[in-house]
Amino acid sequence: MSQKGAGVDLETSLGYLLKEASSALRAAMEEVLRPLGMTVTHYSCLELLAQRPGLSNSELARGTFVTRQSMNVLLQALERDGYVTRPAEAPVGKALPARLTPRGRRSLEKATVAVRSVELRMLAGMTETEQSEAFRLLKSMTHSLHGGNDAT
Amino acid sequence: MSQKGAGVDLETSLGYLLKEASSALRAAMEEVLRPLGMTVTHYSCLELLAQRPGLSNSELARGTFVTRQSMNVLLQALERDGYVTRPAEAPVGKALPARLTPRGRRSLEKATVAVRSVELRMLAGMTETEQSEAFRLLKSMTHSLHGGNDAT
DNA sequence: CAAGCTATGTCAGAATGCTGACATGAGTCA
DNA sequence: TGACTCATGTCAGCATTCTGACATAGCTTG
Repeated sequence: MSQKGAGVDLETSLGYLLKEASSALRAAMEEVLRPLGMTVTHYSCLELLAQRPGLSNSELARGTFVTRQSMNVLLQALERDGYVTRPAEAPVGKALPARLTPRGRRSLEKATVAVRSVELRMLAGMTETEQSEAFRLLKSMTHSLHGGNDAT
Repeated sequence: MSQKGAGVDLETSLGYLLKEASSALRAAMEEVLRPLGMTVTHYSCLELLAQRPGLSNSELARGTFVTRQSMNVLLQALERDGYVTRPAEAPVGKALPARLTPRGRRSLEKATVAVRSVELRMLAGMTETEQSEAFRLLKSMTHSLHGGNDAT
């Protein structure tokens, strides 16, 4: 129904396409993570922590694109369930460096395999050169949006 | 702080970059739409309706990447505030075709200008060719994620 | 024609994320 | 040293979106 007025302007908007691609990626990730009882933000937090041990709550929030308040409730849950640990006292300042527990690492391993399969599917049909080009173009868009006026 | 372990693997993940770009775009749109008292979903709904008059609630939901339940509450608010109209009875089936009111059209006009400026900023520094390439690559990613195995 | 399937609109409750606010620790500067 | 600014962790309340559920309309199929 209503397929009459197809292809107007949304079809030519990179912004719309970006949202569409991002939405598809998120949906695909949710699909493979659900059997593992894990959400996308949940996974993102663990992955970030695996690659950069000792990140603080605020840093994790920035890395996963949520507020530090949202990350805080997630971290408390992850800590309560034994996936991450944080010292009772801050070694410096107020920032509490978080680290994965062995349990968190095990849980992440399975999730990483699942998510990697999604990323591979997304890249299917793209040559190495095209992937590099996509990488470069996405970087350019992000940079231009972040207050930057000139892009490389 | 913790800038030590920079550039691990997240920096090479197209999925992460896609989320980063999408997040930056959304933030930029929120920033320019806030002075107009409009949210991103709000705007997306109006824009979609302007380009394809008569779309139903479910169709609008798919076009804006939210559930039809979420779109329903938004549509009811927009209808209550006089931005869109829907017939009391469905002309066919259960789908209620929605249309912009003059007020909705006026409201959209200002928003469109604001959003276009964001999109232009995002495309700054990209040549026509690069934009076409970004377009093609995003399409490929989305298509591959939607169950498709082969990409053009 | 009847049964089944799909899509739609809608209501209600739950989950998730965000804004506002406050106190604290560290660096800056006069 | 003291005032100022900034970043952080955290609590509370609010907003938005999602999941679950139900009734209905139209199409399909035997």
